[in-house]
Amino acid sequence: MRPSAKKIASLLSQKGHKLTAQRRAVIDVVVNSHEHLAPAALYERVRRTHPAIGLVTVYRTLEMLHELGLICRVHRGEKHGYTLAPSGHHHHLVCTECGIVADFTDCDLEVLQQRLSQQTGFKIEGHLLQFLGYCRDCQGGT
Amino acid sequence: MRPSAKKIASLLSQKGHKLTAQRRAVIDVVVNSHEHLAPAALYERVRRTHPAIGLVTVYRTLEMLHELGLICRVHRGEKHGYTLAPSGHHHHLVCTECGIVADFTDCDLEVLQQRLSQQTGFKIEGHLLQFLGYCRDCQGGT
DNA sequence: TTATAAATGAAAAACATTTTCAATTAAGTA
DNA sequence: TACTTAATTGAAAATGTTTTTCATTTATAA
Repeated sequence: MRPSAKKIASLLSQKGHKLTAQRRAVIDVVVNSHEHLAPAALYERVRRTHPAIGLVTVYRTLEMLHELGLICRVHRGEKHGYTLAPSGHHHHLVCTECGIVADFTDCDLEVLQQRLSQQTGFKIEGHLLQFLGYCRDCQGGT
Repeated sequence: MRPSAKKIASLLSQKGHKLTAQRRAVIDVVVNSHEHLAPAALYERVRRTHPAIGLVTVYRTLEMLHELGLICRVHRGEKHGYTLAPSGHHHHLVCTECGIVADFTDCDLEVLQQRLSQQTGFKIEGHLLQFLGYCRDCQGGT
């Protein structure tokens, strides 16, 4: 389930962070974007409604949201960006054309993980899973 | 199967690239490292045997090896690096402590991929899968 | 209100990566 | 073996991204 801007704001508050106009603006952009956005791209969007904001603040806000698990990092070739995190364990399906992100939750990697753990002796703590492709709208032309 | 330095060198040759001492040195380091290495770290190692090499050359060589599919990129938190690519489809199990990489080939994601494709309308072209944890040697200490 | 710690933005610093360009060199050819 | 030439190299500069610093501003609790 995608959290709302209100929900995220109240979580920040609960954790003892101040609710500034800049943070609200960053949260709004993240919530209203279905693509994942690099800090610089997000900054440009936030500036439309909040021209005085600094890029530094965008970085700091993203870092904070990331630490709280409210946004997550998406990989797209050598580039990466952030997107809203739905609650709970999930993964992403990313359109390499437009950057839109679809979430899914059931990855069923436990069996594989257990076997790898036995075979290699690794103590596995987590995994990174992401599918890349073209969304419905980007399949047609160049 | 991990390719040898000789194999990689001959592949470069076949593709019309020149076999310079610098490229051989970079290839040697990659082949002899079981961890994944960031360009800067790789540069430091190459300099031990080849002090005059430039960082730029390391970047260029890595880019070339990556394009030819001979090395691949590994993610470790916000950092990343390169490691030798075994032949064929494979994935990595990465130790977040020492950076060592174990390969595995059977990911069995076809079923999941097919279902996601149907549910979302995405045309899926590939996936990114990686496990993170602690290798046998790094499980004990701090 | 007021006090105060947290947050902000500009500028500088720190890194990582790419581009430019003149000099060097691998590898094919005579 | 000696040439020729296009590919390659390394230094420096340029570019881009992220972090740090610090004086000023501001959200929030008393």
